[in-house]
Amino acid sequence: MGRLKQFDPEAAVAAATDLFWRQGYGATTPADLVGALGIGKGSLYNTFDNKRALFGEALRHYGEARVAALVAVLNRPGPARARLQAALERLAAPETAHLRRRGCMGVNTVAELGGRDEAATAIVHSIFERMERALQAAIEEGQRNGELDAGRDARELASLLMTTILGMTVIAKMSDRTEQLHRVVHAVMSLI
Amino acid sequence: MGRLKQFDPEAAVAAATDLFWRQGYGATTPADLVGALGIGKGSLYNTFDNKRALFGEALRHYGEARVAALVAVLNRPGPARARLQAALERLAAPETAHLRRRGCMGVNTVAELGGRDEAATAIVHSIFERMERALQAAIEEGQRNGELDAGRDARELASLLMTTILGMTVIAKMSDRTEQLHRVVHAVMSLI
DNA sequence: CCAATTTTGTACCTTGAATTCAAGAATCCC
DNA sequence: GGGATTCTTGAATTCAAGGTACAAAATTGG
Repeated sequence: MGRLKQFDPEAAVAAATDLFWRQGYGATTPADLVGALGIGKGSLYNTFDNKRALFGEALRHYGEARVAALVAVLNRPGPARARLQAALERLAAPETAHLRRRGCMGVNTVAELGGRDEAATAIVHSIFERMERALQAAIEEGQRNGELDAGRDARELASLLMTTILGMTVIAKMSDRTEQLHRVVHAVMSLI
Repeated sequence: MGRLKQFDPEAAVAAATDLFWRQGYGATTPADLVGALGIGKGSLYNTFDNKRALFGEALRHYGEARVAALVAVLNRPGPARARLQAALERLAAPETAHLRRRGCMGVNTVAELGGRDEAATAIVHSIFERMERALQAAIEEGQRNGELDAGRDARELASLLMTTILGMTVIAKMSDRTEQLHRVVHAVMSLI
């Protein structure tokens, strides 16, 4: 059967995600990865075909975690409006402060690879789509129980919230201006 | 006095902007630049100190053009609300279709260099700030003449619109879904 | 026209990125 | 335990990025 792996591939993907998220695809070198994953180059290329393939797994890994986190917030008990607000507010919360300057790995990927790597773009697209659907579900729930104006198009509102979230991650990555983020959240929440 | 330059440095910066905008900083090589600017390496490094310096000029060039374009739309005659809508709608308009998949060079730069190149980040920051101020001015105008609810915080609304614009450029770069962009515009314009 | 000065393109250099490979080590099966 | 197999390690390889040096050519003031 041969020698068995001396490391956990899933943990390696998680570590790679961390690096790619912070540095982007192009700026992350195999040497960086070897250092962060704590394995040799041979193991790296033996387990993951190449840098691009590992990046794909990292991006997927990132997406699952982020979508799950958003869904978790949106599924908490309480009024739908508060849950939507919490989903936005999370982007400006103190507990995510250390992540803020990384921006969103999906946005980063689209910005860096958009138009040149359709596969990566497609992964990000599906991440954003799932997030938007989760937002829409919460909005529709709020409309059903009268918290939100049922006359509005839930899909439209979900698109707006998703767009707002994306814009907020850009602002967050640019400089840690928490107040500005809160201002955006307040603006949109007082409108819907 | 010696020989004078055989090319127009401003035109060269414009060409470099085009390249950097499409490919990003890291993915653009000196060879690419030499090809696009139509000059030799000697002239390139003689006129612009290095790749990073040229990128800085390109980013500035981009910012001036974009801010001016936004201000131009916002200063057109007619009701303030229509002008704000036009500013957003422009991002989904047919005449900007060929630019859409490039995304916003500011967003691209923040995504790629944010946290690693404070100077570049600062330039982008100032671009976005000027845009947001222009939006705020138009909003305040709309509030003064009764088109927009004067009870709302204009600064907050401007932040929201700016954030929406940033998010829209991300969506646009990901895939040319014009309808989704229109949906976002409609959503935000029907709320304010 | 001459000298000074600058441009220009090519050739060259250095560094590091991305990947491959050879040799050794661990594992299982018989 | 021997052999087949798969993993690990780190050195070797390849290639291009980013920039420098240089010599030839061109332009201007005097």
